[in-house]
Amino acid sequence: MIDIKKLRDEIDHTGKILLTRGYELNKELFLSLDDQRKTLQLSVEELQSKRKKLSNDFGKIKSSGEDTSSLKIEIDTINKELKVKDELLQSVLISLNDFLLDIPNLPNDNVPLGSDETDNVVVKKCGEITSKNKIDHLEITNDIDTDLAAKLAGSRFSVLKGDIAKLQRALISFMLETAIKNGYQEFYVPYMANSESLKGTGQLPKFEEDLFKTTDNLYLIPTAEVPLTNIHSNDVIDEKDTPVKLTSHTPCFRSEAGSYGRDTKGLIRQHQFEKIELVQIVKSQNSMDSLDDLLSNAEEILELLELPYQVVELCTGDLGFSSSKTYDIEVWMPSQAKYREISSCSNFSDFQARRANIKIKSDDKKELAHTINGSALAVGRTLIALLENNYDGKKNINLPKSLVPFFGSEVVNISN
RNA sequence: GGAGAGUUGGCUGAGUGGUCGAAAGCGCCUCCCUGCUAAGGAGGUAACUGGGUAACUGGUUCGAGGGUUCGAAUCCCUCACUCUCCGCCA
Repeated sequence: MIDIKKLRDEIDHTGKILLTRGYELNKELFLSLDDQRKTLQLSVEELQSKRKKLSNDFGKIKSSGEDTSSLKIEIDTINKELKVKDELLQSVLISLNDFLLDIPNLPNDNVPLGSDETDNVVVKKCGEITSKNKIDHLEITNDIDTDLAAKLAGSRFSVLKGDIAKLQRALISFMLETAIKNGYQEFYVPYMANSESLKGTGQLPKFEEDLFKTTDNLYLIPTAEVPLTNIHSNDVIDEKDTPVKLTSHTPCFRSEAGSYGRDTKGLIRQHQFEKIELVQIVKSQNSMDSLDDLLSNAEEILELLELPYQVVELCTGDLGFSSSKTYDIEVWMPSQAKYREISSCSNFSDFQARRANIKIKSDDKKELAHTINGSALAVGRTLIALLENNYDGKKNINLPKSLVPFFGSEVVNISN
């Protein structure tokens, strides 16, 4: 949620900024709602104040045994008017809140302008593309079985077998250990979240169709960002405890509504995938440094895995709803001969903190925190990048040496 | 699944219809006393939010939502969560 005061005071400027990311601010609607709010609120509060005084008088008069009937009539009149105005006020407040919840975050000043992903900026390329492999992971091994998964659950799921399943487990351990080494505290969290939590991080109310909802009104988490960030919802964090650095491995569940026909083959786009998430909660003045820090933590995984990748800065038009600045990390996928997203690292400024009510206290001053998160990394995509980049054309996948201790061997048996 | 007890300020905890945003204690802050420390004394100390340049001044909040009432922390209903006992279970 953006700052309503800023919206009020700098509405034209804010509208312009929002337009750079493709959001058309309905200025008239906002000004009219806010104006109604002000008028109604003043009048409701005045009536409440009057009633409070008169009700006090009522008590005194009654205890002295005198007649209260005329006073009651007066209070009844106030209550009638109050009821009408308060109901109006509540409905205006709801509309105003809905309006605010729908507005995306403001892009940071230095985010490149652009309308869609073609305007994103490649910041750097790292690692050398050496693989001559052309075939994709499904052809490399039969141990990624999407047919079997279809029998068990449906499309966009997968079953991993044998060494491939073990490799995924090794990647998870490796990534978590790297995060811990970098100062993140590991968490095991619920894989379902309530609507409050999802509202806090910005998935609700606008993107409900992207989520799986359970029969008792919980949602399967689309990312560990949701539980990790909300660990500190409604908290006031002491400055000396910042930066707060959290990590968790979780499965992630996404309905992929609206992505029919995209990446239908293989592990790229699944309803369920494993991810290690990094979250930082920091003071506002440090947040861009923290984003760089978190980005480097994610890049480190790719470096240790010796996978070629590039870092892309998203332009204003391609930013996610809650983000003020995002770097995507894209790994080289030989079978597609292009870079594919494997991590997205974002600074949400105070957008999530305002929704989730996360504050930081320093010298008696309390201010909204800034939240930063990113994947380090999406495990399924890392797995296939590893398979495709390291496939020797015969039957072996040679592992980078940093992964060997976690996998327990240098070669993955792909069994076909 | 069954039975019961709870949820009040930073913390402990009192309050069962008005003078209660709320006793008392702890903690914290300021001052006094003191060579220092300890002890002691005096005072202060909730959050959120509206209006106002400000001084200031309103409102809301006692788990959440609804109801009764002129008036609700207090009475009634619904829900969430916590704890205890029994059962069951990884």
